[in-house]
Amino acid sequence: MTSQYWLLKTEPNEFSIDDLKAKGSNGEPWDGIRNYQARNFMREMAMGDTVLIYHSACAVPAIVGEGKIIKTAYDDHFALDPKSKYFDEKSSADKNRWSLVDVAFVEKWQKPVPLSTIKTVKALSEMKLVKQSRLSVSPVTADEYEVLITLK
DNA sequence: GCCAACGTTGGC
DNA sequence: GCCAACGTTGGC
Repeated sequence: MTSQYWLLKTEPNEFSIDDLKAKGSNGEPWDGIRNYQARNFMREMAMGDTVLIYHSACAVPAIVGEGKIIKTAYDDHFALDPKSKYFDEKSSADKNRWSLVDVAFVEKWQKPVPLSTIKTVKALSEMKLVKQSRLSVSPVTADEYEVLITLK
């Protein structure tokens, strides 16, 4: 199967694309996903899939660059750690509700593509980012990806 | 900081 | 299984 495309939201105050870059080839576990739809998309991700990194809850919400999947879905150990802010009392070692994938930095776009621009492009009007604004992990079609990289 | 959208929880 | 109450996300 050919590589797929996804969009991952992150708040730059918490973890920005520069933070991802600083992690280098080891990448970073994409933690804190506590939404079933988002989790299910993470479980579909394959090695080498491209992820678009999106900065949300900031001055200019925008797609700011690209990463890739370097480890497919595995149990989210943060859900089992009472000291973690992502602790989930309803998860246990043999019944963990949540998953993580590891993401590594690929490229920071020279020009971010703001949500305000995306909203004006007809070919991007069906993006989950636009239609389901609160979803933090979502699929991007190959066609949408091709359009997006012309805007960067 | 406001508020719309919407996912989750829990009583019944 | 319905639905009200509540909490969170995230654009503006």
